[in-house]
Amino acid sequence: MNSELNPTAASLLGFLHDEPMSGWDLVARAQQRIGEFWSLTQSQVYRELARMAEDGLVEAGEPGTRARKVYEITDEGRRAFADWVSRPPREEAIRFPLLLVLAFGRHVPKEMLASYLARHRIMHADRLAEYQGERAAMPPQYEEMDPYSVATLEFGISYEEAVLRWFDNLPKQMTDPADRTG
Amino acid sequence: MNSELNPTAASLLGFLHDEPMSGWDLVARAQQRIGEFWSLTQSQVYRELARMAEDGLVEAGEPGTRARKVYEITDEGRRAFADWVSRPPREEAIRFPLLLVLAFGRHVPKEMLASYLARHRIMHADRLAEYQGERAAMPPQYEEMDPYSVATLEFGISYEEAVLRWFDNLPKQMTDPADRTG
DNA sequence: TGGTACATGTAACATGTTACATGATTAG
DNA sequence: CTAATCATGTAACATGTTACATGTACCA
Repeated sequence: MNSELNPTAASLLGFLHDEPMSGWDLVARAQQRIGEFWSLTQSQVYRELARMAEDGLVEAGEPGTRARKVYEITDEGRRAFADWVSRPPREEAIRFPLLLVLAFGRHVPKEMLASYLARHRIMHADRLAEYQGERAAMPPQYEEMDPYSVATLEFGISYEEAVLRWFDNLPKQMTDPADRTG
Repeated sequence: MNSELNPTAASLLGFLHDEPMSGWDLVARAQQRIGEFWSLTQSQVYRELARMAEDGLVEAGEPGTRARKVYEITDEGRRAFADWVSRPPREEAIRFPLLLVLAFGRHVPKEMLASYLARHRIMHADRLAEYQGERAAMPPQYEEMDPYSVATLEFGISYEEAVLRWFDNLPKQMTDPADRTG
């Protein structure tokens, strides 16, 4: 019953502090607001919501149109969230398959590795541009209104900048194996 | 039988390209060489080794001292590794609980959040120092010998530098909530 | 002889992923 | 009327985590 909340469930409760939402809404909001550093899938969200409803942390309101179930956080849910918050967060976990391949680069065809690097570099450049766009779109008073969203977005920007710089400093033989100039 | 390798299993095969090793050795080596961007636990390693042995991707040699089982990669294992390598790597997944708490900072006691930030900043500073130490300890010719290890280590350095810079640019109210100067 | 590091593994469980099933509503 | 989007959910499976059980070898 009073089992500890996992971070995914906790984040759902976090969003429900603002307003009641459906599972669908929560997926969308989570992907937009925390997707950068915390991924979750639809089926996870429905599973956690069902569990939390059982445990009394959320309550489904009247089913709306389209069997839409809007969940509301309960007092017990707020308590559970506060408990979760009061436990020091763990270190981050990064799982970066590209780096795994790179680490074993000796056993990987050079052209293949180069193509992976090129592809991922583009994805990161795109992401950086996206974050910078979001940052630029924020009204100036936003910084005081919600400094936390600004801070997490800025993490994304710092991170993507670092990744791009790293890509650009890789030895040329890795990114351009065919090139024999220099 | 010919089910696709997961990245964790693939990395074990990667290490076994160099020399036969026991599960214990593999855990240690993985933590040292890829732990920065790919985490794995002991029990996972033993499970994957057992599975791969069943599938003929590795073979246990004579049990040595202390029931030590040394696994060797087979030709089929090399093939499986090559197949894994030939599938384009996915995007990275970052799971950063501190940022999750920060994202919901509005619902977190300020002092608590500040203490989390302080603690994590230290951990990242330590990690950066560690990576820089490793980098400095590399002999100059290493870069040509094994540019891949250098590249992954440099990823770690870039990443930690970015994280530290981000910490240091956070608004002072977040990191120093008691401070009312300025 | 006692503690630490080595070494393998199982069990139980939690979480994450993928695929699928079902159907309502809306916009064109 | 039809395609896209909204919406909820289950099933099956893969992976990751934690805790525990068992015992050996080395070193002080």
